[in-house]
This record gives sequence, structure tokens and C-alpha cells, in this order.
Amino acid sequence: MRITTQGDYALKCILRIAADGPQGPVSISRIVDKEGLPLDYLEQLLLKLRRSRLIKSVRGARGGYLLNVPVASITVAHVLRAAEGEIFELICDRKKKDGKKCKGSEDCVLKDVWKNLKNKIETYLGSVKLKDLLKKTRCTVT
Amino acid sequence: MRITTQGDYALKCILRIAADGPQGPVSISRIVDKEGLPLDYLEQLLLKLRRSRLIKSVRGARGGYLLNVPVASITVAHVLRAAEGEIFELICDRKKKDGKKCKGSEDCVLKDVWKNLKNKIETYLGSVKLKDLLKKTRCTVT
DNA sequence: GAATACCCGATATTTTTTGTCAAGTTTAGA
DNA sequence: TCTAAACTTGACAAAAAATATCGGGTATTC
Ligand code: FES
Ligand code: FES
Repeated sequence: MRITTQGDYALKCILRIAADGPQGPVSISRIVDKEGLPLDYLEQLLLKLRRSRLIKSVRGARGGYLLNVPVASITVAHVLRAAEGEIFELICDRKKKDGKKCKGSEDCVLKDVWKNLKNKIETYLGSVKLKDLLKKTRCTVT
Repeated sequence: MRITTQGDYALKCILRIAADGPQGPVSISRIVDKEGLPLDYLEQLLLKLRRSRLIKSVRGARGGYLLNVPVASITVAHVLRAAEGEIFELICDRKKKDGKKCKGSEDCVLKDVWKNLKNKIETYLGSVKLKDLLKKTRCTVT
């Protein structure tokens, strides 16, 4: 189980946008310079962030990205959901090779474990605000 | 983010072994019959469970698997760790394409988020005991 | 109109997960 | 002792997901 680079990169992008946005739109190439991540890949991630309305874009020369909502209202959960889809997917909902799946019974004790886990993960990540992350130091990738 | 079938299947296997073990060693084919999972794949998972000493095997005709430790002492975390390796891997510890990695600084606020999340996940899964799961109903795969 | 920079669908590569195979060893029981 | 049941193990194959790249497009500034 792990956070994928999509979520990680998306978070780094939006933190950079939140940090530098006040000085004007933040371009992808600026993010690439500061964070050292693959440009074409970030483009896709930023598109997802925009489509989920967390950021907005300014096209044309001197364009870039800006937050679309107050930084205080964005949580890590919001960003991960935008970049990765559901934060924690229940394995019970996935189809296996031959179309088999967990029988949908609602009183399965294993499913309860996964549901509780999902709940705990989402509660925690929903409690971490970008605003708080901005205050403290963050590493670079080298 | 999700639990893989490895963890899911391993848990189903060990629950079956815990449930039927008292009547003698539980063979893979018995597990396959009851749970409807791929035999050759389970073989690998059971090997991992044995190597991590959660179960033991009885070879030869009428052989199979038995728990190697009291059922009360096994948690979901134990089983997942045996089957999947680390339950939650910090992305900060993974290498990227060109050998890049998070600079190992210990005061990175993002890394703190992931560490807290890891901690919460492991604490919860470490609190769920097989013994308790056995008491309640569990679904079948169809 | 030239340069900057986002838009977006398609495709390619790599890694991980999932599943399969085959040849071997051990043991119970006839 | 012979045979069938059942675990052991490493290697291999297939499928899915994650990661990355490309190319032609559009909008905006200067
Ligand atoms: S519903 Fe998925 S394991 Fe029971
Ligand atoms: S150490 Fe990984 S994001 Fe900072």
C-alpha cells in the first residue's frame, strides 16, 4: 500500500502554486525548476487538479496556475482524490479475473475491516490542511 | 491506494486454516474449494505465511497447513506484512527514474504526513485480531 | 506575428501484480 | 514397497497499473 507519485507530485505542485501564486500565475516550467519533476507528466496532473476545480489556469504568455479556492479550505485528501481518484479503494468492489467478485453481503467482517481502514485514512488526510503544510519546511528532490 | 489480492487472499487462507485447523491440517485444495481462489497463486502466499512463521505445514498425504501460533495472537497487520511486505511504504523512500529521491531531511512536512498516515494504518490493522474475525460472518466469492 | 504557456488525446515504457508451470520432495496408507 | 496426496521452489508468463512522453492544438501577451 502506498501513495503513488501522482498524488505526491500533485501535492508538490499545488503547494508550490499556493506558495508562489501571490506573485502571479505559476507556470509548469517554474514548478519543474523548483521541484525537479517531469514536465509532461505534471501537465496531466495539473489538468486533473483544474478539472476538480482546486486550481485554475491562466493561458497565454505569462500564464500559469493559481489556486481556485482559499488555501485554508484545501486538504491533502482533496488533492489526492483529484490526482488518484478514490483515496482508498475497497478490494471487495473489484472484479477478479473471471468476473468473480465478493458477494455483496453487507455483513462481511472482512469488508468491515476495509471500510474502517478507509474511514480512518480519509479522516486523517481530510484533517491535514495545505495551509498548515505551507508554514513548515519541505524537502527537495535530488 | 488499496489492499492487493495478495493480502486479501492470504487473510482468507489463514482464516480458513484457523477455522478448520482443529479438524486436522487444511490442504490448499480445501481452501480453493471453499474460497474459490487460484490454487497456484495461493501456494505462493501460503509459502510466505509459513516463512514468516504464522503457519506451519504438514507434508505428504493428508497434509496441509495449521496455525503455528495461537489465533489470539495474530492480527491482520501480521498477515498483510507476511503477504505484501511493508503494509504502507513511504514514497519518500522510493527511487525515481533517474535515481532521484527525496532528500533525506527529517523535518520535511510532507514526509511527516506520510509517517503519521503509516502509523495510523498500522495501528488500526494491528488492533484487529483474527480471533475476532472468526466469530462473525464472512462473505464468499462468487 | 512570434514567443510563451496551457489543452488534451494518444501512445509508449516500466513496474507491479497476478497467475501459471514444471520438476522435485515428503508422507500416509494400501 | 508402491502410489497417490500434498507441500516446495524457482522460473516464467500475462495482465494491469503507474509513469512518462509526444505532437498538434489554442489562447494570450508583447
Ligand atoms: S465482501 Fe469482500 S471479503 Fe467479504
Ligand atoms: S522527504 Fe519525501 S516529500 Fe519530503
